Amino acid sequence: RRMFPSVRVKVKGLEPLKQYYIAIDVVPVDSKRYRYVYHSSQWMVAGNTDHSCITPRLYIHPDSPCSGETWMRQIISFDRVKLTNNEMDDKGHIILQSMHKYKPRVHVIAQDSRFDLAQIQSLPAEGVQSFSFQETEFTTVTAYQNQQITKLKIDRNPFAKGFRDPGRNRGVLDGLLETYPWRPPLALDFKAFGADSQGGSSSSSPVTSSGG
Amino acid sequence: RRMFPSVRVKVKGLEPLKQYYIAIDVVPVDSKRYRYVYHSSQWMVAGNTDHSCITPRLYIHPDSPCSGETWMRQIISFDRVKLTNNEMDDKGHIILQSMHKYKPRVHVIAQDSRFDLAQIQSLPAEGVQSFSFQETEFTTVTAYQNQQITKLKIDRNPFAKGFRDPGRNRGVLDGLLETYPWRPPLALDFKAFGADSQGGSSSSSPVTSSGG
DNA sequence: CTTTTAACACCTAGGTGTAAAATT
DNA sequence: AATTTTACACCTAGGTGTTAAAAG
Repeated sequence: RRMFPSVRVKVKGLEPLKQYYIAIDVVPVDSKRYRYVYHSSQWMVAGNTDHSCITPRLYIHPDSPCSGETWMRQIISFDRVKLTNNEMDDKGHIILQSMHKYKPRVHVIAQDSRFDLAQIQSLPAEGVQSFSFQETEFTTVTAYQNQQITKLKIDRNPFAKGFRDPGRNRGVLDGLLETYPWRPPLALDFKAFGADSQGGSSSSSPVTSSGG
Repeated sequence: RRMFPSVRVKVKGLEPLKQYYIAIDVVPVDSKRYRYVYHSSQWMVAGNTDHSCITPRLYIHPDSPCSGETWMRQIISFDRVKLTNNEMDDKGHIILQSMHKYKPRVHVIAQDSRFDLAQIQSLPAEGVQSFSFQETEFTTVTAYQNQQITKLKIDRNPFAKGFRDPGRNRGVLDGLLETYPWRPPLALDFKAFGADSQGGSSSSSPVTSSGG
């Protein structure tokens, strides 16, 4: 399924006339398996997993390749990224294990006529800058463990409109959403929902993120 | 609206490892305005138009750029091309005048690192091969003039399924479609619907066309 | 017991010809 | 009278959480 909320970034400092690919991948935060403890409302370590020798799949932004000028003029949204827990996936989706913690990385890749970047499967050795943001860390699930996540998804994702409170006056009745009976639902979780906050691997980062 | 049936081509003779853009545009067949004479079932000249000094818009195939190998391995479909009669269009659609004859052209453009082909608005001076096919000529309309065109669209376009004969057994009742009362409908006409026929500007053409 | 899968109703988003109204 | 525009019902295509069943 799609990642929601999606990763959205702004880029600065590119050469306006140069061509760039921009891509995203998702890497494990640790090698732990987690479980959600409902009565204490937190994720706790539930075991170890071996994440070694798996190269994460790269999702290339569909606007790629594009000039630095154009990239910098718009918000770059990865709202079509799809996640799956199927290790045999053949549709190019990003493969993750459920009940694990992950962090998206955004890569800015300078066009290099020596390589065929049209359908790169892995990152080039040079000409790449990578960024990630602590606030976009998330835990994967196949069924929501947390009512607040469900509420966030229903409120913010246009495709979940059918599950919003049927009351005509939005705002007045928002609180009622909390009274929905809890059931184990479906889809991958995505904890981050920061708004225009700053963070990541570089303190003078030309890339900033915001929740989609 | 979309062009339907769409132009679909196969390409041969490209360099497998070289990068190419493939694009389509639509050029006037003549400078005549036409009207449809219903009782004789044919288009007749109804006046003159000046097509000069308008550069046709280019639609770049969304898979561009792509290696010759990949282009040659698939059928190249232009089924997302959109036509409009709005001369002020700002969505990049191909602008045509209604009641005129046109012919699509397919362009194979070799990647050239000297130019930014990422969002070309016009054809480069070199490194371009162009092809067109007599059987893809069509006449633009805002309302269908010809029952057979309406039938073809309803039968072949999945989005027009709602207008197909409600009879459960397709095939047996096909003939009934002819009994629909004729009314002036909407959308741009597109005469060509050849199936795997050969033609075009070059007798040893590496590009062949088929109706979508 | 926990977690995953699959079918589903309900949405968004947008491509059809239709029919009536508006324009020329 | 001929042509174009607009609103619309009816589709395709696919993204939601829900739910019950299956799997572990």
